[in-house]
Amino acid sequence: MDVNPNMALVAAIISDKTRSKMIFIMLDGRFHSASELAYMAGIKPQTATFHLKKMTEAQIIKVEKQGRHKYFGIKDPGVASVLETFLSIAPQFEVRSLKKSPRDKALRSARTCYDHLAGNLGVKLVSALEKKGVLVKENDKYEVTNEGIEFLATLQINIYELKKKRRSFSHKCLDWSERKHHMGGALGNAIFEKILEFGWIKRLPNTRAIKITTLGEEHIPKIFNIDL
Amino acid sequence: MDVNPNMALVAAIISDKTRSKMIFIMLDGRFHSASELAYMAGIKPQTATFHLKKMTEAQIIKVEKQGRHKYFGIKDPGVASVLETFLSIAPQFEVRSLKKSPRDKALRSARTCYDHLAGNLGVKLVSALEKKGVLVKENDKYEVTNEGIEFLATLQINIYELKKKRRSFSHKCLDWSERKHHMGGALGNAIFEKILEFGWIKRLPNTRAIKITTLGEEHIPKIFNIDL
DNA sequence: TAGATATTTCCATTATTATCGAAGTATGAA
DNA sequence: TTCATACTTCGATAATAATGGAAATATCTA
Repeated sequence: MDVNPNMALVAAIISDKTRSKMIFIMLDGRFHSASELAYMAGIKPQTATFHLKKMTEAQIIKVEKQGRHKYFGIKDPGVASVLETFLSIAPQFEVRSLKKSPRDKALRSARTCYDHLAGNLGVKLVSALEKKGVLVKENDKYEVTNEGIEFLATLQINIYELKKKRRSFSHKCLDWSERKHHMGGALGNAIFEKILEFGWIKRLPNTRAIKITTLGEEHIPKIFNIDL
Repeated sequence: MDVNPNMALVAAIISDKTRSKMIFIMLDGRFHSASELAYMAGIKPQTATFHLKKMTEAQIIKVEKQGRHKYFGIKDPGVASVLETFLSIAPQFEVRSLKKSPRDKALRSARTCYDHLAGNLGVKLVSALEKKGVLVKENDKYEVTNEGIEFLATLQINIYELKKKRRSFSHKCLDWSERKHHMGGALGNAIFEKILEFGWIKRLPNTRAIKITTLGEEHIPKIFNIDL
């Protein structure tokens, strides 16, 4: 922890039962939307906003905005461990579990996030590209390595052309279903468009959900070294 | 820690400034009377009662009653270390210090506690007897060992006679100045009466204070293996 | 564009909590 | 027995904080 949070303040934050519940939920290490936290803690969205603001000001949690959503998570591992200390001596809370509708489930496996791949597939792809040495994390975006340029060329993606475009090249994008980062920006968009063009995936009508085609089931694991 | 205190509850305790002060005072490891804690925290006795009750219920502190006094202290070393951790990074508190009057000072060095020795001398005597293997702590009282029976006989104290008396034989007695235990009960009384009879100590008029005589300064260190 | 969803702001209400005066109980001292 | 001391209980008050209704803003969807 770089900042020395005031323990009395932290204690005051934790001492509220509703906030304790929310913290407990976020201690799974993932990010959760405001409405999800509200529902699980059994309060109205306005009240959730009230508490989330407090906790953000107290530097206990941080927020990542994603369009009209906001995802909240524990600020850093240091804060988490302090909170764990409190939790380690505390009993469990009853937390309402989210009912996952079938529609929701489909969205989780693969979908578009604006104009790039998200969901389980989006996250898997990015981590596969990191493992292959194609991408390197750098703050809030990804950089392409020299070997990466070659690899992307085999997918008919020209880095230099993409970089000319008037948009972010490859920002990290927090995934609401996986709670991990996938890749947005021009590069994310290019990869999405290409594998769509190759017929490896297709859009499902009236939703952001994506289906992997038979062709895709054949090629994607080979090219990216992942299991689907 | 054997009992599982509730996290939100513990946090709620710490988040109050007055309680933090009181905890801070008790973290010296000693027991403090309710009025002492009230004065040092800058609140009225009623308010202190209110907080002390809360902390006792939260299993953070425990209490030992001593006549009309009550002495409060951190429940156990485990709780103490958790509290230390949280308070160590919190800002310091201004705590009123107790003014010690000369009369008060005299009482601290040696005095009677009802009918037995208390104060520095009382505490020293008991720990010396423990070290010599005369006494063994057992819950809230002391037991006399076989060697102890012999030793006490040299002081003309007959254990078997004492045990016949209709009073507690040797309960532990919390000392308000030393905040450690000395010995009450029939045994504590017998020891007191004997060394008074030997002229090793004498009562000061109109107070509970005790003075060690020249004779006592000669014999007590020798017999009990202590420094005065 | 209109409609749906996610979150926020504003505001009034309710709940919780710390505080202390006044009066009561318990204990020790004279 | 009478008085003083240590602590507690009760009740009123004031400060603080949590809650959600109503309406606004922002973003995505159709």
